[in-house]
Amino acid sequence: MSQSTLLNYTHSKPLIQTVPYFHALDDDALRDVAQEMVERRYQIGELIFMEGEPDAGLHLVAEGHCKVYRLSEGGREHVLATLGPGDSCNEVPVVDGGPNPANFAALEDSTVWIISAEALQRLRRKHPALNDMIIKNLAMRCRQLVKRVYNLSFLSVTGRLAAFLLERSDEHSALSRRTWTQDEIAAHLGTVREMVARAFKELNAAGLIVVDRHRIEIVDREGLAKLV
Amino acid sequence: MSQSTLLNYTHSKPLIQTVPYFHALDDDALRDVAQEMVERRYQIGELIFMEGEPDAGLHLVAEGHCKVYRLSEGGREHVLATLGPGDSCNEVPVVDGGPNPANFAALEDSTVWIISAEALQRLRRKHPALNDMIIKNLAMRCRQLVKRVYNLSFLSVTGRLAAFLLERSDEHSALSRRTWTQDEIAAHLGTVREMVARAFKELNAAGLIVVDRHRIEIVDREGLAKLV
DNA sequence: GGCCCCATGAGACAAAAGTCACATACACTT
DNA sequence: AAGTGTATGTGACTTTTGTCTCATGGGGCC
Repeated sequence: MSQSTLLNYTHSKPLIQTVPYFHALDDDALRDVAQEMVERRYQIGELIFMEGEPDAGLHLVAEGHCKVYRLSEGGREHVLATLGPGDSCNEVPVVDGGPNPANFAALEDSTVWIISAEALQRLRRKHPALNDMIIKNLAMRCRQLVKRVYNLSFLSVTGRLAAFLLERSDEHSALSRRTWTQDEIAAHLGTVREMVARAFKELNAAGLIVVDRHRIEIVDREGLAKLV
Repeated sequence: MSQSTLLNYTHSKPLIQTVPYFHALDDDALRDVAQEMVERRYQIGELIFMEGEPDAGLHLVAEGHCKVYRLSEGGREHVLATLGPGDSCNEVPVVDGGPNPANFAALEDSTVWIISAEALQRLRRKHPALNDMIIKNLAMRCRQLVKRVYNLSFLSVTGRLAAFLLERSDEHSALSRRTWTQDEIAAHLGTVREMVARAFKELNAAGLIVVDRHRIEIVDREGLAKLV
């Protein structure tokens, strides 16, 4: 288990104000928030909290990357989101008191800030601007989820891969972040590795992408967009 | 197009306070909300608003039933939710300013109350209790959507039908609300009518349900639960 | 260089889902 | 009572997805 350290203001403030999540907060609010935050470090692969367990608090990724995911009976994994610095998760149980809706684990050695539901409750009362942030964030998550339902229900694996590639590529170019394995992509698309391999082959054969030794280059954005 | 009528306080108050959505509001807030609500009536089958269009405002179903749904290229329909009296939808664009995430249409002749984003913005500032309601509602929607992603990605059609039946049946008994056609159920499960027919046959053969002339009786709740 | 691990490519097969076609049953109208 | 339109039951077939298995290949480590 990771040890927890209470942050003091001077520690966290420089970092905290870089988080888009807290952009709308004034210094006063920022200081109060920082005082309620607990910092924890997790090693690569480590489980941060589990679905079904009582509310683990609001989590903010400070460093590293983590994944939000669910597991099937058969042990298959569906990754709902990959979070990087500045991204948050688990606001749902924090505001409705229910259990965590998904698992959360570190993909790399990561630093995470945690605010308990009770602390957030207090902070919200004192700084109503926090309400807006929570609302914005929940709305964003809803949009993501609606899109995912659409993809799962209407698109083939190839179509979902096309959407995946378009989403995480800056104009014309290759994939950002570290390289993704086909297994990881499969977990994002709700399928298995072999299907991802076939879908890559298909997009390649159709001339929409070029796979140059593990570097994926998008050749035809419009063509990909037609598949989603 | 339906005509719109501005509600006055005496009209809407008796109705408005029955809506769970507004339970936490005091009389003062309730009156303000009522004054911003516009009532519209829609006929069976009528489209209320469309996905992709600019924010249509917060919608509250007062009478009748409506569906929130998306359509595929091929014209297949996926129903995200069926709403009855007291249920709300479209808070996402209202709070983030984006387009409507889905279509909304009347399943029966229905009465709907609408609050524009601007009005809600004003109301939220004046009555912070509204923030809590919006947050609770968005959180609930997130949970529903996460569950749906899980079902789509991990469960067979039979499993999804089992989950569907369990969700909308009170203890031991038959389906509530009006009767569902297999087409409607298919649209909820993200599949086609024929698959629903086969899934019913399978659950029937397994002794988990009994289909008695369009009335579906759940015989073995635990058995169904094992499929989800 | 040689070795090993892990990611990928790929074929054969099985299972699930979707499509098409048509028969049947039922509810409501006339 | 007959007729019509819609909902349902069902079989044959295609397509898509998933499983299993093994070959290939590159990167890092000794």
